[in-house]
Amino acid sequence: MSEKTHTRTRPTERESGPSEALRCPECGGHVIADEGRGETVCADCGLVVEEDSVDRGPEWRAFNASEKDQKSRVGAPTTNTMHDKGLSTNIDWRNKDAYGNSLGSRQRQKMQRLRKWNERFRTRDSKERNLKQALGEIDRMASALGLPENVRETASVIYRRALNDGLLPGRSIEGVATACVYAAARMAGVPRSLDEITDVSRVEKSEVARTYRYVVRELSLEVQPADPEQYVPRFASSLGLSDEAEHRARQLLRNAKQKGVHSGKSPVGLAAAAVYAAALLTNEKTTQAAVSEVADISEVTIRNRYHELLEAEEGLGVA
DNA sequence: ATGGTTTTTACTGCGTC
DNA sequence: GACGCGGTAAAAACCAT
Repeated sequence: MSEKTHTRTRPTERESGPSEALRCPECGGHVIADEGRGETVCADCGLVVEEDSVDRGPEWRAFNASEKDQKSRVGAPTTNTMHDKGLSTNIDWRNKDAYGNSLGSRQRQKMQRLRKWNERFRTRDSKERNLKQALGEIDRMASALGLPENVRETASVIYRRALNDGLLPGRSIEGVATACVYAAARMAGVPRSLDEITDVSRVEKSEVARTYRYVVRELSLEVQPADPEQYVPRFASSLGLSDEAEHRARQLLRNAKQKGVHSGKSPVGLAAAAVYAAALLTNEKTTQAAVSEVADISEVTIRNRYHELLEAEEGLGVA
């Protein structure tokens, strides 16, 4: 079921009224708006007349017609209205004008040129569209996960590379975008577990994992295994624990690391256990259930881990 | 596909408020 | 009696081979 049922609609109104028939200052040809790039370019010579215009495309995506109806809050963007405006320009191959008269050689040449450029824009456009959609997804997921700006940037960069290296064919945009977010978060030292990622993504966990491996391998990204300590601040703060407890949790983890207790165990589990243990040590009220909740780790695992952590701590001065 | 390891699920018993 | 905690056994998930 991976056909392209998803309908991408664009508003059709060109910027201001008809009075503003923009002309290219360079060659006098008329200009077209490329909203995907936020630019206004001359159709004849390609000169960028205006940059950084606002993209008025919808912020939502629809995967089928009914969804589109639900989400669409503004006027009906029909194919009728799209056809002569907007992006899908078609240039007839016949060298006739609108009345059926043959074109002069000068005009013919011009049309030839237009066709070529139109084609170029179109292909570039499909890439841009892909990118735009993916970046939208990345943004959505990143904010749902509360990831900072730099992570989004990293994710975007990774996605661009993936796109340029032709890793997309055969994979869903969603999947790759998700994988990029996952990778970026880890590289930035603010990892999110695969489960958390999957919660805000539209694709299966297994696919995210698979795609993630693939992307990392193909782009040879350097992303080292997540450090349990990186999860600590987040867990601690969602449980409302003190800084001291957070610090203790870190200590526990470092100590455990030194003793090599941690190899093979899931970093999230370790972190969760450390947080719980630290709360105990600093006499702060938390339950295993609560930690299990925020960390998305079973209580059993927390129990097992935190015993190991405390064991490893034996013999050290407990302040 | 297989086997070994880790994590989860489900259940049970214990102490405390 | 509900709650937090601990333990266990079996199932599921994961990973390397």
